[in-house]
Amino acid sequence: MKPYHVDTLKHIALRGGLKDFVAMSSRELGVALRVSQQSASQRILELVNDGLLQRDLASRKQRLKVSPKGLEALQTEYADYLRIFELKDRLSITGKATSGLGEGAFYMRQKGYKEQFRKKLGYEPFEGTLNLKVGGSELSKMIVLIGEKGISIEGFEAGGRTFGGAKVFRAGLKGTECAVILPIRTHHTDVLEVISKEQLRGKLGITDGDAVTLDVEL
Amino acid sequence: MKPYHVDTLKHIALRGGLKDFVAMSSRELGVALRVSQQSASQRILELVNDGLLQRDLASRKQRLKVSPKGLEALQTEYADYLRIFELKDRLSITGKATSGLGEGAFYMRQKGYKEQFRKKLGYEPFEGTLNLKVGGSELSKMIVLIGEKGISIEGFEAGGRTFGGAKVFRAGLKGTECAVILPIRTHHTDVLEVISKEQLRGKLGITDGDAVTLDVEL
DNA sequence: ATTACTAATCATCGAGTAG
DNA sequence: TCTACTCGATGATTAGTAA
Repeated sequence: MKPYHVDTLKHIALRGGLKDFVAMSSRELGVALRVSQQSASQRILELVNDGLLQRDLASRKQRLKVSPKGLEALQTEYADYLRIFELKDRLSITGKATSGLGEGAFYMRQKGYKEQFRKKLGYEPFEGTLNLKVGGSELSKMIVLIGEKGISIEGFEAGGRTFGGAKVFRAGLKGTECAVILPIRTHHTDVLEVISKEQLRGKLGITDGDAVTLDVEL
Repeated sequence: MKPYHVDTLKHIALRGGLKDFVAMSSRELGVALRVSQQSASQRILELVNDGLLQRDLASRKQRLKVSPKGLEALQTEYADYLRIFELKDRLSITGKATSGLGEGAFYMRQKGYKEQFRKKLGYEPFEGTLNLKVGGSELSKMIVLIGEKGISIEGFEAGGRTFGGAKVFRAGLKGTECAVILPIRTHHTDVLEVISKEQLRGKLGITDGDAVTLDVEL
């Protein structure tokens, strides 16, 4: 991903190209980017080819829209600036409680993980996770989190299956101690898995769809 | 300002180059930027030449620090992403109350401004401004504000002197209606001038050094 | 190990222009 | 008007190497 491609996407996003197709001639884009119409046209072609930009060439003036992949690129860039300017020792992320697929509980039952949690967090978590679906501008904060170190949880093998490594961050949720767990090497996901000594849903009366703010320690 | 120069500065900032000199060889920088050691070296030279980067070449490994001008460039970039991802119809900016030089009052006394305020804001402001000094990460929000349209205040001539144009934004401060006034074409300033029907300092008991949060309408 | 020069290579750019 | 091609000029990158 070349810097000038990010820059090009950024200018399209600034004109509203994140939410909708926006009419934007290659000349206009060129003016915004301080390059010629020809260069702007070429950049558009490259971005479309790389799947970062969608184009509707039906009407006289082309219409552009940042693709999901392009959005990811912009969010990643934004996350860098959040890291530079906003990173403190705490990070609060808001998400909506969702019932996961129950797979979280399966992992939490594994001895290999359980023992590490006891050693590294000081308690054995409840067998089940609270999933928070993160959306909108909060997603960039999540990308920041993904880029942080955290407390390392090693992968292991058990029953002929390999369980991947992960990292956890201590966190607080409405005053209750908990932790976020992220698979190592996850890139763009929008779900946060929260674990705790107790069952969070029950204790705090959280039901699906509730907006919950998590306060993560870094 | 070329995109790859911003990108280079960004990576230096990510390694802590905003606050202090940070040891960083041209090879390391090259790896981070995915370019050769030679290119990284060249980029550093160009950034130093343009006054965006400071360098300490005393010890074996060079040490780099983003200059104030470089910081401005990064803030401007960050402001673009804030615009993309965070811009709603309101923007809250926190600053420290400072006693200005009294020049604000001089401008507020001018008929040419007064009449426009009455017409466009619906009241004639108190002759005096509350200055808020904005620092740290709040500065980027201010750059966002500078980039917004606002309500236009025309420039005029009076007494053989020209008074420049400005723009105002309606705002709220601790529940009291007020407005921010910005000279048109101002670029990087860290002081917000707040006007109101009443004297804000007195009414709200604000004294110099108080942290005050302004809620600006866009 | 550094930084950074020179020279050759390669990518990007813009002028001209076609469709 | 618009998009986008070719192609020569420009500018960025790298390999080799010096200091």
